[in-house]
Amino acid sequence: MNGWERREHILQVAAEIFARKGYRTTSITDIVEVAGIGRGTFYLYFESKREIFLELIESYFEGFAQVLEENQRRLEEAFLEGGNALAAWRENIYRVFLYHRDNPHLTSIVYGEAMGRDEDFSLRVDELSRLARKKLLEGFRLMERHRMLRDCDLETVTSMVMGSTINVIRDRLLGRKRVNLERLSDEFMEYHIRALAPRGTDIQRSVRSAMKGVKRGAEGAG
Amino acid sequence: MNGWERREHILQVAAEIFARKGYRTTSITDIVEVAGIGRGTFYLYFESKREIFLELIESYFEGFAQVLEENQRRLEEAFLEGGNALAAWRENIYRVFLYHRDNPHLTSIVYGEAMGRDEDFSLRVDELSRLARKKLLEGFRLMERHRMLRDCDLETVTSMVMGSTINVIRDRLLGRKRVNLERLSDEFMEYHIRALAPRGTDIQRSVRSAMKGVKRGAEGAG
Amino acid sequence: MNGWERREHILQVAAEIFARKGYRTTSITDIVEVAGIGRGTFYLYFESKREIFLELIESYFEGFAQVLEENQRRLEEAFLEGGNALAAWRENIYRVFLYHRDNPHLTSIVYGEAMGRDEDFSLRVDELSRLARKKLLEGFRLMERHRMLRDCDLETVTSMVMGSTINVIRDRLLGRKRVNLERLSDEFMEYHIRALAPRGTDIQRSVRSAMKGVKRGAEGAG
Amino acid sequence: MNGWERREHILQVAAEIFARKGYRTTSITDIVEVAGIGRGTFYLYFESKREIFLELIESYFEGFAQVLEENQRRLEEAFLEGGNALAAWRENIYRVFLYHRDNPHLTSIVYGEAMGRDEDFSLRVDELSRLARKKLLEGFRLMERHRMLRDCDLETVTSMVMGSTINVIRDRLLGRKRVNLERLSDEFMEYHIRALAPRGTDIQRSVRSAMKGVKRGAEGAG
DNA sequence: TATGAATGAGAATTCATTCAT
DNA sequence: GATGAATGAATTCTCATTCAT
Repeated sequence: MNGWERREHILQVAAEIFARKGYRTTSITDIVEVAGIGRGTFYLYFESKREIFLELIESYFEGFAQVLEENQRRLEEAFLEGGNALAAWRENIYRVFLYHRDNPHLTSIVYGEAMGRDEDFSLRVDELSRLARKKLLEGFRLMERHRMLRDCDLETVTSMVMGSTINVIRDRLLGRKRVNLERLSDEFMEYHIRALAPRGTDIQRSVRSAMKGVKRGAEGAG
Repeated sequence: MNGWERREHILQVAAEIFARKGYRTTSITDIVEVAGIGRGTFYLYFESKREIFLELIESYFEGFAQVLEENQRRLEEAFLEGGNALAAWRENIYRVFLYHRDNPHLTSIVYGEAMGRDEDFSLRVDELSRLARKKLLEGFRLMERHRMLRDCDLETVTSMVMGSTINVIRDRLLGRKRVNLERLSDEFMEYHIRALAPRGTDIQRSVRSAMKGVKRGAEGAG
Repeated sequence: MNGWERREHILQVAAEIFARKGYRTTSITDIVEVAGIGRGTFYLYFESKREIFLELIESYFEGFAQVLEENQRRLEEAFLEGGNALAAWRENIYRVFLYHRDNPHLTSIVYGEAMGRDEDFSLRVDELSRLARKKLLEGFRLMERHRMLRDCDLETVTSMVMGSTINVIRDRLLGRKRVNLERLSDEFMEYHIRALAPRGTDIQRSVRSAMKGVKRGAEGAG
Repeated sequence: MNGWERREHILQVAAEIFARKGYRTTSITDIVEVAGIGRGTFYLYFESKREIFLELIESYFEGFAQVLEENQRRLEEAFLEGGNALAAWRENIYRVFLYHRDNPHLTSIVYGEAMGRDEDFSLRVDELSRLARKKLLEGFRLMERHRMLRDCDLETVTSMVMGSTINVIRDRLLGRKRVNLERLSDEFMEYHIRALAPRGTDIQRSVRSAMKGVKRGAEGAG
């Protein structure tokens, strides 16, 4: 195991334990024992317990930001190319769920520790959190500009959609073996499309249109 | 300050600090310093750090359970008396926000510590959490029986609505001085009514009907 | 309950608890709860926990010293009046057992806490202990001068007899409901008379003679 | 200092302090200061204060049990091989004294903490104590079967002999630089042989016979 | 006199971090 | 690089003693 591999190994182990036990309860001993390394070795790769935890958080947000970036691009492209914006949105939702399902430990860490603790890292968490929120809000504004949304307070909507997302991930994704992500995404999208569609929209058609854009065989892709 | 007052004082101080720093990070020293009492005095009123924390959690859920109870009754009565069920629902939402706005510390504590940490009390939190969830689900089932909901997976819906609620409370209620609870409740209700209304519902009318049931002057009641 | 009575009451209660739990483990709370008084009241009658403990110890030694004094006198008188010295000794043994059986708490306290702890009171305990030992040694010297003892090291003999006494009290007296003190005293005396009698003594006769001097009805006197 | 050495060092230091101050009064701080180690280091080698104390107690009884075992064997062999049983007994006494003189701290700890305190370990001490007592009693029964004892209550005798032993150790062995163990053993044996010999025994001869079996040069062996 | 709420020094124990090997 | 023994600051909790009522 070379330097980089070892570092990654420790990160993975730490992620799993932090997710299970939380920051305070997890001890360096826990980590090095599972990682199969000596106490001192840990400090060759990471400055402190705080630092490795922060790195995990950053890595979650980095990955998530990338997903949101792609989502934004996908939406923009759909609009530009006169494509199916709803299908793009449907895909975006799917990608968000996928990301979280594939990174359950990071997810647990962030949403289990994210709320206002005055630990040093809570500031960073809040900062990153606001970043993600901003990206989502931008997506909504884009949709608004294209008359895909009824008139409503986008700030509140963003909160509601984020909350729904997080909670669905928590309740219905994490800790389960097999989840049909496609069906979940459909359910989720239909709910929020109905909630947001402008007056006079033929929602049945919208939903059908959104789903039509999606042709996935077995959903196990992620 | 007599016994009861002092106890309440300590509880309040502890709630504020736990909300800010979380369970592990908060030390008895933190609490007694802010409360202006001696170390030992704390232990005259509470058996342990764990006990006072649990008491705060229980008190949150007790209050919340009561709100949900009343909400359930309000909804049932609306149905029985041929009243305005939507207005009842609108009132319910308002009450939930009100409760959390009036108990911001308890709210922070519970939602900051709720996710699966292997603390002793995470079991209790989960238990109470599931209770609250169950009550909300019952509400939805009642509405479903009265054809107020379109066909959908109530489990997922419950997760989404709870998530929305929590996140709206977190983002838009806590830490703000002045929030227009009425407007927020309206916004929230309209979003979820649209999301859940059966096909063919005249949503404009529903929303107007729901709001008509509410005649509150200045919203500052809580 | 007047002042003196209350003080005595507290002493008794404390003796019982100290005997059961030892000095360190016994708390002022234990004592005042059983005594049915307030915390502060205790300090009206005693300066400190240490002080009441010392007072109990002193009271044990005071009583024991008195027994030893009487024993010494009894022995001297027997010699002076040409009486039955062995019977006097037999009586002395009985009195020692009687004293301890009647003061089980004090006994437990002293022999449970007596050995070299560097608590402040261990000095006092040692001092008093040496006093008792000295008195016993004097008794032996008196017997020696009257040719009742074979040639031996009285210091060691004193240690052995004290040890026997303490251990018999501990093993066979304390914590038992009904003990036949007469029989125990006989057994004890015979053992030590045999051990100490000068060569050529007719021990059978000695023992019989010692016992003859004792005419007690039911032994329950104490 | 390697691991084992350090552990032994801590044990020795702790034994000395426990012996001097008793369990409750001794703090971990006392131990680590004298041992010249950090607070945490103590917990690398021992789980708790209670555990190290128990280990010392166990080690005393283990050593003592071994002595008693050997003594029993020595006595049995003497009987089987038609050897000098009295000399064996004399040797046994010597060995008991030797063991305690060589382990003064353990001795102090056990006999200072032995009496019924409601500490967790008092149960263990009592248990082990009863074991030692049982072994001694067995020795006496063996002697009784071989007609070496007069008719008497062996339970009481056991108490007396144990008490003598303990007290002689306490008064005449512990805390002294130079003790003539041979002479002390002789004195002790003569006392108890006289006390226990059957009627008609020629005690002078017995004592001489017992001592003849012992040929030791300088007594400093232990 | 009597009280008991309040105190704070001191106890055992944990654990992130260092550093000599 | 790798190790893990050593550290000590920090934590929770206890209890003898005080003092205002």
